[in-house]
Amino acid sequence: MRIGNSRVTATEVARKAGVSQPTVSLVLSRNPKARVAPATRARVLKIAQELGYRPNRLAQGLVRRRSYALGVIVPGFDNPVYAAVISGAEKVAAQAGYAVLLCEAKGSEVVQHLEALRDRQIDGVIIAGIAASTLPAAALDGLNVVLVNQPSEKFSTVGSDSLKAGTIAAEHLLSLGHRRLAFLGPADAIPAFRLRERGFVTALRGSGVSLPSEFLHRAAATVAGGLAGMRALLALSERPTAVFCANDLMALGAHKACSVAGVGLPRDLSLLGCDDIEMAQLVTPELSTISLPARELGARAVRLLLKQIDADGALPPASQLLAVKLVARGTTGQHTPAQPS
Amino acid sequence: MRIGNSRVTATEVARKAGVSQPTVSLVLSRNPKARVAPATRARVLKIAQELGYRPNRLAQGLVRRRSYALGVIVPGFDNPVYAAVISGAEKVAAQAGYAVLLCEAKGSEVVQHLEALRDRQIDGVIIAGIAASTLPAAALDGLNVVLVNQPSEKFSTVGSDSLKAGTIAAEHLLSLGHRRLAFLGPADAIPAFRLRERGFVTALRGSGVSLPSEFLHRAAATVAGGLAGMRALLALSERPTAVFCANDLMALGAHKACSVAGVGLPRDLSLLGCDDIEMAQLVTPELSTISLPARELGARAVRLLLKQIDADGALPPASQLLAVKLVARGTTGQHTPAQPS
DNA sequence: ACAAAATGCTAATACCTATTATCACATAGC
DNA sequence: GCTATGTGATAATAGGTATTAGCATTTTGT
Repeated sequence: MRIGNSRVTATEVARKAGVSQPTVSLVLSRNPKARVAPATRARVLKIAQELGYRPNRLAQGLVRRRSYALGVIVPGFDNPVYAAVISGAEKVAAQAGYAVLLCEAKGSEVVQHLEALRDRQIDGVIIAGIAASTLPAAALDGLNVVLVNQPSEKFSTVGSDSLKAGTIAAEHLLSLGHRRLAFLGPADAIPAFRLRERGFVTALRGSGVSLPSEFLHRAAATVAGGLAGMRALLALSERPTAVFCANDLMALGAHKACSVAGVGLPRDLSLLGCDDIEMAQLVTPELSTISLPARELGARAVRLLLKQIDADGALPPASQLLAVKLVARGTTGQHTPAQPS
Repeated sequence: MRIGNSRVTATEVARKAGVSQPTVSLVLSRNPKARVAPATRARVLKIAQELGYRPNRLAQGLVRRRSYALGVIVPGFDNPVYAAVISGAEKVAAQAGYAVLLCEAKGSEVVQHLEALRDRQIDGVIIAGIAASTLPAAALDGLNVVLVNQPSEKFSTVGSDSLKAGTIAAEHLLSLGHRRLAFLGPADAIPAFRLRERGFVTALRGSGVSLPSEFLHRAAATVAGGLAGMRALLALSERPTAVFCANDLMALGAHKACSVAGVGLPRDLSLLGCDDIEMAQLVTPELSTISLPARELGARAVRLLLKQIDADGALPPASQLLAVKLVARGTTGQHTPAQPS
């Protein structure tokens, strides 16, 4: 029973049910310490049902000092990993009656978006792909925050084991006999990527393999960046025999660069990505990569955030680290020293 | 000057400035017919600035009967096209001070999400990838709505010219000499896809080329669906020489199926997609497709929606149709009748 | 039958801002 | 000096809900 945007209010329900507005509120809020006669309750519920009454969440938020809304901030949707995180987050949030306010922001825009979210009395915020350490402390002050895929002392985090991913990458390539390994990483200091890099480099060192500076190439964390990066690596007088990319987008760009340059994967070069996005299986040969549960990250981030909200921010920061796993497909293979032809 | 989540209110600003709360509101709302002495205005602005006062948007929304928030509903994030639409929408919305409430929903979930958005006093909603005609009329009643990529008499729409896309596809493939053409489309009645199909089929008929029923294959509008669909087409005793897919995801799946089956693109088969997602350029050979301005669709949808909101829903439904264009890459080529070997 | 306790509802109020009507005061007009 | 006009602020209120305190009524205990 709705005309245009105007909605039935609790007062109207009250009038038709012959009770007062607070009674309607008491009936519907199911407050255990509120005593309402069963007959009254039934009558109110019936009328509310008939009129299609639904509480105005703005009014509710105002008095409860809760908006039942979460902010989700990501640097961009071009990366399917963020799309998956958002998807997982939205699903859990919706089930819990929370709305997701989506923000796409990089650099200093993030601060403005956070302020805008505050204006909306947001209950908490999930930040993925943006280093919290680059934000002014005040920007997150007093906010319920869960960071995705970046370690933090100050905030709760949900992440995949990026360090381990780097280690796994190194071990995989080393075990295939490669000794001339390169890393293709982003220019920005995105925490997850830096950890993958560190894990990779550390594992190499541990095996006595050095990573010369020309084998550590930085570019944008995109397909284009991977393409340019691989092109640069291929231009070296002494090419690497294996390349680990900070993420799958870069790896796919690199894959393309190889294809264009006529470099055979994995015969001439082994290529390894990280993320396991759907597209990894579409190129030929299929991209070897390290899989991480992106949707699950989003889902868990929301669950953790809701827990914090319910505890009124009185909880110490918690952290969850999910396992990653190697998915060896077609772009990594045994290193076969060039035969003198 | 914020402690935890508690914020400075207009009343506090008023007290420190020695005025009443309404005065603060008048100063900040910049209402032209409100007369405030310059000195008072300056003082209030200064104090507000010092205290970092920002209006509570829930309270604002309650009294203004506006939430300054838009809903965006898409069937999933797995399709980069929706990601682009959302991205464009979010950007324009944010610039206008509107928040984007994101919902991922299919089928009957959509109705529930719409109700939840109403509870939040949403000012308008953008729906992409979901046929409005499948929704109960009441679900959208009295709501400001802009549909993306589906024609409608009742609601405003912003779309790419899907019918034309189908036509272009047919013309391109016909001009390459193909006469045995197939269409790979989704099982669901997603409007844009159906139009592409209709444009394609109509153009074929117009050229006197028939499309036998086994050349019209339906599957899920995903990579997996495209893969399965192409596999089925390849299993036919008489294969098509060219296949047009309803979207790029299906086309990429089909591409993969060809690669697996050893079918050479475009030598043995021409393959054409639609959308021009980034990944189209990553496979080898690169996917020929029909490009559409997905980000722009999202951006325009929001602009149109904001216009409607400002007009208080008193505007007749408007429609915008953006041009699409063929991007011939590597998967479409001249049909060369098989040589007797 | 009367005090005590429990029950069932409402009055009052808060949440925070926007807006209309109104009031006090100053200025102008003659 | 008195009315008419304008100015600049505030009082009152709305917007829709939640919540506490309190009131009226019934039930219980003896």
